[in-house]
Amino acid sequence: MPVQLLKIIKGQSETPLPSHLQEENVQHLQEGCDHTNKYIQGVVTLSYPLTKLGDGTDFFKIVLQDSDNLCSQINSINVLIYGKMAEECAKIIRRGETVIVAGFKVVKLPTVKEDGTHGYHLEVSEEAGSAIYVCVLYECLNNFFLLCPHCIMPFQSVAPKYVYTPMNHLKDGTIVNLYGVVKFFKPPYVSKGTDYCSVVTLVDPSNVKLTCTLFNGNLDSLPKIYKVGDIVRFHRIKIREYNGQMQGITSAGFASLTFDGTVGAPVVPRTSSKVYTFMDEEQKTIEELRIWAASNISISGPAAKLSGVQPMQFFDLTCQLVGKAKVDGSSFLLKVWDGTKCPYPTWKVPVEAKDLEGEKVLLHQLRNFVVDILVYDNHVQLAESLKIGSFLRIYSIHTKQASADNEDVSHIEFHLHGGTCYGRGIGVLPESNPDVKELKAFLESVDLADSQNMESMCSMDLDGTFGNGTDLELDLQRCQQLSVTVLTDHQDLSNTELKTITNSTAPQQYRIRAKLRTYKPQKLHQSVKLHCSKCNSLQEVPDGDDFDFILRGSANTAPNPELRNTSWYESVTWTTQDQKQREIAIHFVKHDEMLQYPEDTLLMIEGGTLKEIWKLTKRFKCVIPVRSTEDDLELLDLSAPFLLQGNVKYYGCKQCSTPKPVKSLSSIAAEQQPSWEPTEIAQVLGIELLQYVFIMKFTLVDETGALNAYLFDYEKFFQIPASEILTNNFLQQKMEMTMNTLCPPGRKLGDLPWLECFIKSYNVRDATKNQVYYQIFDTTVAEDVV
DNA sequence: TTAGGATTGG
Repeated sequence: MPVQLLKIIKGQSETPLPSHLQEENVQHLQEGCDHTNKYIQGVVTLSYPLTKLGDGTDFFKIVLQDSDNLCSQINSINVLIYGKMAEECAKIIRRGETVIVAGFKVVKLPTVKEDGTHGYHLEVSEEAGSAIYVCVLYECLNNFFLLCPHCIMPFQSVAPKYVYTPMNHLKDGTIVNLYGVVKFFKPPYVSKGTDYCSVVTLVDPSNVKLTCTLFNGNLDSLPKIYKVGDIVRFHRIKIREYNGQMQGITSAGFASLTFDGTVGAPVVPRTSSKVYTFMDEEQKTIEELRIWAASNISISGPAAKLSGVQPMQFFDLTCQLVGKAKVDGSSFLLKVWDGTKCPYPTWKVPVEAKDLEGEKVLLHQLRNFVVDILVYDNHVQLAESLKIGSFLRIYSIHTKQASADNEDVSHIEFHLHGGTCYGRGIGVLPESNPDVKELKAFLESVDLADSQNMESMCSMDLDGTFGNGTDLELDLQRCQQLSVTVLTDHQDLSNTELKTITNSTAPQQYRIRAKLRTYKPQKLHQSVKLHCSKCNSLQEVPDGDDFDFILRGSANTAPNPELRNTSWYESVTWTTQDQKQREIAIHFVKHDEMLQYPEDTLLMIEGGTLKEIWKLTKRFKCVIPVRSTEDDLELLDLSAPFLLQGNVKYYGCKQCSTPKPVKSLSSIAAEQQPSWEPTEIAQVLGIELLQYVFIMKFTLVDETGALNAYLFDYEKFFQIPASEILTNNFLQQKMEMTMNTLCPPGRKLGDLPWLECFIKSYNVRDATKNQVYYQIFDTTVAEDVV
C-alpha cells in the first residue's frame, strides 16, 4: 500500500512508521546515495494538477517545505510522483498538509534556483518501492475516511505536528500555520463579492504585524473574534506580499480557533468545526501569548455603557436587541439596551408601527433604557438577519449631537455609518460569552417595577396628566419630581424658595429644592484644591514637576554615612551606575527591633528620583523623602509631599507647620501596632496636614430665583475622596458621570433634575462692602446616581 | 471575486 493516511489524534499517530525508516534532512540530500530506507517530512506548499506524461504514465508534482528548518535558505524541494501513486496522491494530498516521503530517488537539477527551492528533486513511484504517508489530522479525518477507509494505517513513533511560523519568518507564496494576538479586526461583513469578509491584524512576540483578509461564504467559518486581545490560531493561511508587506489571505482548507486573551480565563477554543486538534502544548502556547499580550497589547477600548456615552464619540456597545425596523433602502433601525440609562435625551427614529419587530410590551417597559441605533448601507443586510433577544456587540457607533427644528433641546443620535473603517460593524455574541453572561445578570437585576412605581407616583402628583402625556413627557416629569441628591440630616426642615433666601440676612440655614443650571469649574480636575484647616487657606495641588525639581536639588546632598542603621531604622545604600553616580539611601523603619512586611513598612529615602519613589509606594506602605543634615535626617521643602501613601501625596501647610526632626517618628514605630496614619505621622513631624477638597460653584435655580452656592467637599457629597481623584481614572469617570446626571448638558431648564440641598448663608466683609455667600452642607449625591 | 485597517452622511 504505497500511499497511506496516518491518523493523527492529539498530535500522536496511532502506529509507528516502519522501523527501518530513518529521517533525512532536506539540506543534507546527496545524489547517488541509497535512500531506500530514508524519509523526509514536510508541509505541502504547492501541488500541481495531475497530468499524463507522453507515455501515458500519471504524473503529480508537489512542493514540500521542511517544517523543521523554516529559516534555512533552502527548505523546499520538489517531489515528482509517477504512476498509480501519482493518481492516489492527487486525490488526497492538499496544500498545508504534512507528508512523509520514503524510499525516494534524489535527482540533481542542472541549475540551482534562488527561490528557496532545492537544487535537487525527489522522484517516487510504487515501482521504485517508495511510500508516501499523508498525516491526516483528526479534524479532516471524517472526509478522508469516507474517501479511502482501507488506507488508514495506524502508527506511532513519528509525531507529525503542525508547525507554527513566527510572523517575522513569513515568506511570500507560502501556506503556513500561525498563532497571533488580535490587534485590530473588522467583524465579518457582507463583501461586494459572494462571501463574508473579515479583516484581522495580528501580532506575535516577534513584534511583527500581519493583516489577514479572510473570506468565506459561511459566516460561521470566519474566526469568532469579539475583542482586541483575543488570540487566534490559523491553519493553512496563505502568505502573499502586497504593497511591500506580507499579507495573509484565506486559502483552501483555512481553519481557525479563537481564544479569550484574558490571562487566567479558561482556554476554550471558539470554532465552527466540531472536531479539531488541541493539545496541552497548544494550551501552553495560548497561556504564554496571553501573558505576552498583557504587557504588549493595549486593549483599552472606548466607553462601553450607555450611561457613559458622550456626544461626538465612537464607541463599542455590548447590548441586547429588543426591537428592529426597516427604515428605508439604505438604513435599518436597531433598538437595544444594556441596562443603563443614557444621561442625555436620545433620538427616537420614527418608524411605521407595522415595520417594528419586537415585543411591544417589553419595548414599552424598557422605553427609558432603549436607544435607537440607525445602521446604514453594508450593515443593513446583517442587521435585518439579527434575531430579537440576541446579544450584540456593535463596533464604532457614532454619537452625534443634534436638535430637530421643533425641539429646543438637543439630543444624541446613534449611527452606525456605512463602511468598515475602524472595525465598524455588528457582531453577534453567544450566550456563553463572559461579557454576555455579565450583561444578562445585570439586565435581570434592573428593577423595571421601580421605575413604574415612580410613574404611578408621578401620575398622582400630576393629577391625571398620565393619561395624556407621551412617553417623553412622562420621562421628563419623572426626572423633575425625583431629587438626584439626598439630605443626610435635618429632614424635618421645610423647603425655602431661593428668592426668600436671597432677600434674607445671613447667617442662616435652609433646605432648598432647586436645579443645577451650571457649575464651575467645568474641568473637574480643576476643582481639587488643598485646604489648611488651621489657617483656612486654599492652594493648588503642586504638579509632579515641582516635586521632581525639589528631589533633584536634594540629591546633590549625599546621604550622611553617620545616619545609617540606628536603633529604629535599618539602612541600605548604593550608588547608581550612570554618569551622575547618584547616591541613594533607604532607611526602613523597624517595629519591635524587627523589619515588618513591606506592606506594613514605612521607609525614608534620600537621593531618589520621582520614578523610584513612585515605584517604592507600590510596594511599601509609606514613603517619606528626606535628606541628611549633620546630625539628623530632615524633611524636604514643604512644596514637596512630606509623605506618599499608595497613590496619594500628602502635603503640609508651609505657614502652619513647624517641622520636627524625623526621629520623632520612632515614637510611632514603638507603638504596639503602628498604623502609620497620615494624620498621626503629620502630627509627630510637626506638620499641619493639608486636606484635598473639591471646591465648586453651583448656580442653583428654582421658580423664584437663582443663587450661587459653594460646594466644599472632602468626600461626602460625591462619595469620592478628593485625595484620590487626581490619580484615579475610574473615579474621574464616576465624577464626570455624576455631574452629567446632576446637570445634563444640552437640556433646557425644565428638563433638569431636582436637587434637594442644605445651604447655609454667611457674611464676608472687606473694607468696602459686606457680601453674603452660600455653602452646601449635609447633602450627598443619591445612591442610584453614583 | 470580495479587500488590502485608518471614522464623523443619512
